[in-house]
Parts: sequence; C-alpha cells; structure tokens
Amino acid sequence: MAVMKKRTSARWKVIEVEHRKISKAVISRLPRYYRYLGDLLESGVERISSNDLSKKMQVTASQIRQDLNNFGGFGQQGYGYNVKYLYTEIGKILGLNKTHNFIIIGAGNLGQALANYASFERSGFILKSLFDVNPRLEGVSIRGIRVRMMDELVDFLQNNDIEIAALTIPRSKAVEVSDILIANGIRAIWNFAHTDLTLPKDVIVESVHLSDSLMKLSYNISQHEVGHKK
Amino acid sequence: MAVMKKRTSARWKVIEVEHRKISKAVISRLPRYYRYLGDLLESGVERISSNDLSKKMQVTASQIRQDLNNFGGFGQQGYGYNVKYLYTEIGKILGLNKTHNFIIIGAGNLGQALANYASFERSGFILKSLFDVNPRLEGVSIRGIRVRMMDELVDFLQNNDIEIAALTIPRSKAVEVSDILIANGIRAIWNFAHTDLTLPKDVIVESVHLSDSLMKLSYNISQHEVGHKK
DNA sequence: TAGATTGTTAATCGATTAACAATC
DNA sequence: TAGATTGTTAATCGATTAACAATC
Repeated sequence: MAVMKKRTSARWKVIEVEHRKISKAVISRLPRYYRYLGDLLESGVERISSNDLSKKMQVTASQIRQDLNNFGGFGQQGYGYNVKYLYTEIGKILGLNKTHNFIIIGAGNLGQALANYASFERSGFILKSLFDVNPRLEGVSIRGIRVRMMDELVDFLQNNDIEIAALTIPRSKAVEVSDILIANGIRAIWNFAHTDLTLPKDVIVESVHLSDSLMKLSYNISQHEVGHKK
Repeated sequence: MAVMKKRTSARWKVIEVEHRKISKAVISRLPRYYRYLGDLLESGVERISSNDLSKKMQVTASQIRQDLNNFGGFGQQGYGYNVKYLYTEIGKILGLNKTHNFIIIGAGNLGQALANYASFERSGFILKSLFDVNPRLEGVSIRGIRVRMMDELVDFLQNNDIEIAALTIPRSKAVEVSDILIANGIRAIWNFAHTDLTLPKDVIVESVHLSDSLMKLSYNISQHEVGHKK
C-alpha cells in the first residue's frame, strides 16, 4: 500500500511538473542514472539511498535528489529508492518504454557499426533500413536489414512509420539529405556528420561529433604535459 | 608591426594564464570554434568580429570574447579577429600542432569505422595499429594498418610510442583492458565502451557513450509529443 | 517510537550576458 | 581623428551543494 500511495503521488507530481523546462544538464545525466540502476538491478539490489548511489557514481547525493525531483518524488523517506521502480520510471522519462523506428543514412563503416549495435534494439530502437548511394551495397543486408539505394528513400519514408534517421554521411551531403528527410516526415536526426544542422525547431537534432571529442582528449593531454613541466 | 605586438602580448597572456583552470564548458566549445574558423578560412574570409561570428554560430558575442580571453588576447580592438591566426592558435590550444600516435582496441565495426576516418590524421592523430581477440582478423589491414592479436599488445606498447588508445570493445572487457593499457604507458583513453572507467587521475579519459546520446534524442522526442498534446 | 532518508528551501558557486572603458 | 570592436569588469542568471523539516 505504501508503494501504491507513493506511485500515485509520483504520477501526480509528474503531471504537475510537465510544464517546467528541465535543463539540459539534468537530461544528460539521466542515461547515466539509468545505466547504474540497470547494473544494480542486475546484481539484485532492491533499494538504494541517494547517498549510496552518490558514492558509486561520484556525484553528490544532493544532485541525485534534485535531479530526480524534477520529475516527481520517486523515493521514500527513511527507505531510499526502489531500484526497479526508479529504473522503470527513468526509462519512461527517456521514452524507452516505446519503440522508435529508425533508419541509417550512409551505410559506410560507421553506419554499419551502428546497424550492428543490437543493444539499441533492447532499448526500443528498431532499425528498419539503411540507405546509401554506393551501388556496391545494393541488396547487402546487416543483421537481416537491407541496404537500399538513396533513390528509394522518399518512397520508403512515405510507406513506413520512421521517426529517427541516423546521419552517417559526409558533411558535404548532410544539409541536403536532412532537408529531404524532414520534408518526408522524419522528426529526429541523430547526426554524425561533422557539421551543425540548423533545422526547423520542431525537428530534434542530437549530434555526435567524434572529432570534437578527440580534440577534447587532445586538449587534456596537452594540459597535462604543461602541468608536469612545472 | 601591430600584429607582432599583438602576438607577443597574446603569448605573454597565455603564459600568465596557464595556471588558471579552464572550465569544461569552455573547452567543449573550442572544437566548434575551430570548425567554424576552418570553414571561414576555406571560404577566404580574412577577419571576423565576435559579433559576426556570434551570428553564424548562434551564441553570444560576449561568450566568444570571454571564451577566447581565457587563453589570451587574440583580437584587435576596432578590427576583430584574424581568422587564420585565431584558427592556428585554437589549434595549438587543442594540441593539434603535435602528432599523437594512437591504437584502436577492438577491430569490430566501430573500431574499423574509426580506423577508416582518415580525417583524424589531418588533425595529427596517427593510427599505428588495431588489436582484437578474433583470430579471423589476424593479418587484416585497414588503410594499410595491421590488425594484431591482443597477445601482441603489451609487446607492441613497449616498443612503440603510443599516447592514446581508443577502446571499442564490449563493456565487460573494458576495465581489464584499460588496466593493461595503463600499466604499459598509455596516457589517454578514448572510451566507446558502455561503462565509466575510473582510472588513476593522471590518465585522461574521454568517453563517447552512443546509447546515452540516443536516449537524449529519445527524451526530446517524448517531450515534443507532450508539448503537442497541449 | 526512533532512525533513516527523502523532498525541498536556502546558500553558494560558477557560467553567461551586459556594459563600457581601453585602444586599435 | 572618429568609428569599430576588443578585453574586462560588473550584473544576472542558472546550476550545484548544503541544510533541515517532513515523513516513512
């Protein structure tokens, strides 16, 4: 009964809170919470306090409680958080309780690498097709999913319910292709092209700039050298 | 003459400033500045004001000036910034004026995709070898670079000057392998494994968590739906 | 009930933006 | 010189941490 009461009140809070804008900083921490909770769940841990979790994750307990309370009261005073419940709730917040159909544009090395990541499927991301301009890839399949030619793209989009497109193509083609995608109903782009996409504000873009990441690594190496010379 | 004076004073500032801790937020914006300046350079633009750059990049001019002044005065009152000079200087800050030898651990799809990114080479990142446990990959070459077996790793590290290791292996092996890498002189890890690595503080870790990125995308889709229902 | 731990308010810290004097 | 634009200080905004009353 205590748990039901808790859940009900949590749900109420979520509804009340929906208008408030959650900061990007908070959102970017959610997948990490989700990962740690998944690990705890797997090791059979039933409940955890913000304090214990904070030690594992190397963040403050305060931050954990503040972050979670953006979405509702998932814990219980004197008890902590039920791992399974919190895991499920964060999953819902992240939209992992629904399936999302996606396609990959660019079936080169990176596109194929993403296509082979079967673990995305476990989170509800279903790959429906890959597309490429290279005729050599025509008819090739990855995990049973066909690579199609780019001239089939528009037709495919119009006949399938695809939400997300991963863009693993050279930057020179990125703008042109993303325009086609959006004109044909794609609502979110996972952008691996080395460029910024400025798209209508109702289209979601999440970019992974690998070279930016490598440059940050490089910066830190240089800084470290400077530190040592002192 | 004016430029020389400027450069001298900039250098002096950089030296003076080296102790100050630059925030992660600033560092993560540097590769983006570098990218935009590279584009400007290519299109033959010689100088740019913080204001014009701010419009292109959709950030405030104030932020640009603040960010750059963490590292020294690269601009000139009444003139703006010399594109080529600023590009070069940011390159230096990011450590791109030096070469960095690296290896890839895990020659699966993602490892091979990274190996094929020839553009890393242009920024000074030189791939020296890939490693894998899969005997099928023994002797395979990517862009002329050999895949070696994991049992050759220690020997290879001891006989080559390798700074960075990209980790494109399953999370279950990540901790074990990173321990070996660090014991044999690797100073920086570009981590694609779906786990956090807690390593000695003199080892640099830069993680790319693809599934975290996809979850953020998913969150934003859900939010967008909520918004529409209103 | 007493102890534990949350949810939440208040305090602090840091990052961003605004403003403007310095100066090219 | 006058106009433009930086470098930098001050003001604002937002995010993190601390503290503690509420409550399980």
